[in-house]
Amino acid sequence: MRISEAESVVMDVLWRRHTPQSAEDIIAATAPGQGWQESTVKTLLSRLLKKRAIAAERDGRRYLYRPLLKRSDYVHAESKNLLDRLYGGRVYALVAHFSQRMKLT
Amino acid sequence: MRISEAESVVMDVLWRRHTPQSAEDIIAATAPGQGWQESTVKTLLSRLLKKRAIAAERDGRRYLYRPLLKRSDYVHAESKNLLDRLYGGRVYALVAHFSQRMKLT
DNA sequence: CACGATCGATTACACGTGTAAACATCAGCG
DNA sequence: CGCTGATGTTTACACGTGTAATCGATCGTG
Repeated sequence: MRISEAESVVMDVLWRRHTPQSAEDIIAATAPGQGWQESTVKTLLSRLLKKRAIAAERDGRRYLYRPLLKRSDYVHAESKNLLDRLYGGRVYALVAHFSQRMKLT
Repeated sequence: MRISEAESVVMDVLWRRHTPQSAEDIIAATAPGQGWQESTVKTLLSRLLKKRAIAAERDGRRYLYRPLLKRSDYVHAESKNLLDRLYGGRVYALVAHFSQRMKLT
């Protein structure tokens, strides 16, 4: 199941804070920085739920969300995809690329 | 201008062969491997044209296509994007990730 | 107990993408 | 000179994504 870029911003909050977060928490942590409305975050949460990337457990009136997908798995999948597509799967090719491009930094 | 994954398959042909290629060439080089119809490649070519990622010059009845976007620029943009999003821009973090995951290989 | 605030669920909509068929044009063959 | 085949252009359509408003249920307050 693929996680979109906007969704991954939400995932990041869940990954960083290791305790289950309420929608309110997540909105507070993302919306201002991203220039999102609350509704936007709510949509992302339900899409992530549908994708089973996160789980929600009732906490009284609200839900607390926690990640099901592990960050390291996500990172690996994304990285490997890029590595394969652009560098023929060779890590050193990627490293070489960056060491070239970074010379001027 | 963003290049989609399918589009990048077409770009790859143009990048690999350094001489301008006809649509027929490009179709032959991509369609079978990707399981695409000819129409699909044609669509991708026109989208790439619209995005100005490639240029076409008449060659009698047909067109010959060549890349405008440089592969190294594309690769860099993609890589940097991933690096920033997933590794806080730190190359060594990426390398560390892979050296971990690759241990079993 | 009715009412408003709160929170999640439903609906909305435009745009990019993957995938492809239909259409138009034009050159060469019969 | 009309037809056919090649080639590019237009149109099509479903699905994911970004972005958000509206609806519906429910709880606490007056």
